Amino acid sequence: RRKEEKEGRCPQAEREPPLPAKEKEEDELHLAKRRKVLCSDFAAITSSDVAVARSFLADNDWHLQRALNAYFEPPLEEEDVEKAAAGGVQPAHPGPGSCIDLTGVATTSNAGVNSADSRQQEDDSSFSLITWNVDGLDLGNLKERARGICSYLALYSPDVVFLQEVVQQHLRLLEMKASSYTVIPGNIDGYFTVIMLKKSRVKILKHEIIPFPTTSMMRNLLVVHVSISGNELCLMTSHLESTKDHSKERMKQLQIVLNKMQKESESTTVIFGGDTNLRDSEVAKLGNLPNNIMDIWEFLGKPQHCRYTWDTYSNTNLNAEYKCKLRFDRVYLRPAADGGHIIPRSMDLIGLEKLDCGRFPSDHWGLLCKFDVIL
Amino acid sequence: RRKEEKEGRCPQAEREPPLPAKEKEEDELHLAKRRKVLCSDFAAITSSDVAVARSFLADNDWHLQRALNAYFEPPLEEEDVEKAAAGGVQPAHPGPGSCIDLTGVATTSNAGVNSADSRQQEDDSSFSLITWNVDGLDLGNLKERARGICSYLALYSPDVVFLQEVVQQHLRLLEMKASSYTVIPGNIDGYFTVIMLKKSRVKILKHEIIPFPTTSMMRNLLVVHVSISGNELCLMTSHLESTKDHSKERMKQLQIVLNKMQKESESTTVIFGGDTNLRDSEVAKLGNLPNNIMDIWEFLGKPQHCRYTWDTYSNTNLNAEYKCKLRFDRVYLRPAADGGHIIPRSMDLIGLEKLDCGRFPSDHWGLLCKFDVIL
DNA sequence: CCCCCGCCG
DNA sequence: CCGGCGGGG
Ligand SMILES: [Mg+2]
Ligand SMILES: [Mg+2]
Repeated sequence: RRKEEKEGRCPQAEREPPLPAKEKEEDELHLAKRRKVLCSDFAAITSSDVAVARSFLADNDWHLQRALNAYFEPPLEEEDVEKAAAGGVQPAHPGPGSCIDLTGVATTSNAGVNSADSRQQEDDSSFSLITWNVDGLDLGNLKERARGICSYLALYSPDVVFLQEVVQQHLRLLEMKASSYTVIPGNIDGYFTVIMLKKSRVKILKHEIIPFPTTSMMRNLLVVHVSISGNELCLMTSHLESTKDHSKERMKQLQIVLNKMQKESESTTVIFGGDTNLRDSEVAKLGNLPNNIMDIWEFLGKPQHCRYTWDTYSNTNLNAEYKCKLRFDRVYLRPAADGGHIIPRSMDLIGLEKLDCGRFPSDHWGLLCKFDVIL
Repeated sequence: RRKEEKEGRCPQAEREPPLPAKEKEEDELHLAKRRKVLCSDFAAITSSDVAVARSFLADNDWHLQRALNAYFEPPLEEEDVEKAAAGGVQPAHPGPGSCIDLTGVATTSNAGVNSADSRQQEDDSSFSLITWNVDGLDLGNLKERARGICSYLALYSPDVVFLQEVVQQHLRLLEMKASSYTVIPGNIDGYFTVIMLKKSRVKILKHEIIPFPTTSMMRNLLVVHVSISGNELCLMTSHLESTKDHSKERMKQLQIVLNKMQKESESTTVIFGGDTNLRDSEVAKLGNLPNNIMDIWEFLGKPQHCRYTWDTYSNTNLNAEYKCKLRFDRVYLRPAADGGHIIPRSMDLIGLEKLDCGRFPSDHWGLLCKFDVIL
């Protein structure tokens, strides 16, 4: 078992090591790349060019939110997600005198610097998905953080969104700001998951809610059957039982998820994404994933830039003294039997920029996952 | 892995099953045996015969403490343990008008009904040991419970005693009531272990305290080198890191104990006994015990009557709603190289009778372990 | 000293 | 939502 397969556990295992000189250099390289991505994103959003983008970003300490606020004046209300998603076209230039409520777009992209361009294409050859635990249980800055989430959805305009820890406040905001999506909640009260489906692209066939019989946290499995560009898909999300203590219940729930994925019709591509709260040892105890189900992060070669979706080293939302990082958020794929219709292409973290309130949209990073669709 | 090897874990595993009819019968048989043992014990303590014993016990609902109080009037102070242990002879009849502070003697004996008789013999052909976590952290009824412990020691008059969770109050009581033993504490402050050695039988060569470098609970390993009837013995006790959460540290400590046991001179018989807080899975993770070290309970064929030493089904000291039983207290033997000098014969639970306060001497049952000594 | 919960940093 | 701790059942 190689080191990179291990988890960033806290006292026992991998604390963040102080960077040796060589890694510091790599870090600077990384910074340069990140700025390129920021420029590209800024340019795409503002319909300006990279030179303009670079100047606004440099003037604003490379905070995309601030740079965009400087570019657009004054604020524009509650429209951006709709616009972005409506026709799948590039977000319209709101014109001078408006401000887009976009929080930030830095990704640790491995999809190239022109992600802003590829995002504009909506054809049948690709498919994108975001899964994100939006931490609705943290009431601090909830509204601003929820807007931040919406801004990221507007930016990436994914075909499918899985959210966890959604509360009513999110639903109301999504109604306004993401009316181009059909929102299917997994529950009504408390906090729950939702699946959002881009109306222009995704045809909903049916949905179902699979209970977890022994959950103590009201968790369940939300399943939607859809068709996208002629492909039959079964989309699932869940927020598996939280905390280390509930390992046993979590493993039961994972087993239910895996069973459900395997029971679906062979002609269907099944995608599960969500906050699994899993530790690798738990998956191992269950005998690892069945052969026909892949962990997309593993399939993509375990890219380190998007490994840890919960990480108190870099995410300060919890004000946590302790340092710990874990790969809680995962995406599983069970391909259709005749194979190769939908192939994972890239995975990136999203939500990496702080909002005006100084906090991130969530204590989890989101995962943006892109697929190639072979017709 | 057979069912009987499993642990009585709580929500996940073996709750106490309702007794089927057949087992109820066995239970009644068991009761009869238990009463025989009580009679035998009563007769031995009072120097009376079984007929007298039976009448006093029957008149007192088979509570040994009450029966003895009825026999002896009024109370005798702080003398019983000394008397019992002093010369290895049968406890002297204190005479009418005195009361022995003996709490109870029910065992789940598999050593036969004449344990009271065998106890009287102090020859070189046998050897006995008690290990007991006396729960000095529970201040409720501590004095009465400590006296209860002393009474059991007086009753069984073992050659060696290992106690855990001893506090100063115990030491003061032991000074008075068990002056026929040399008491070697593993620490001074807080709670700690002690090894007690019957002066008349055990010759102390040296003792040592092995620290557990990473304990967060001040735990250590107390080791005494002695000679008994010409046999060279190394006696060890410890109270390994408590609670499920501290599994990792506990396993480290167990490894230290096992290493220490194996490092002792080949000519020495090594006996470890104590509150290990172990779960079987932890021992398995360490690759099970080394070949030359035996778990005496396993060696004796895993007798069910003395399996669980911590058991909230039958021990109400914790007022615990939850039901759980575990084999925390264990005795390990590493025989001397030329083998066969000291052979485990029996194991029994002790401390099974409630005191006047309605509580047991400890939340743990004690273990009484007898050995045959081959010269 | 079981499990669960809630609080704290 | 980590791990530690303290309280309740
Ligand atoms: Mg959360
Ligand atoms: Mg204890």
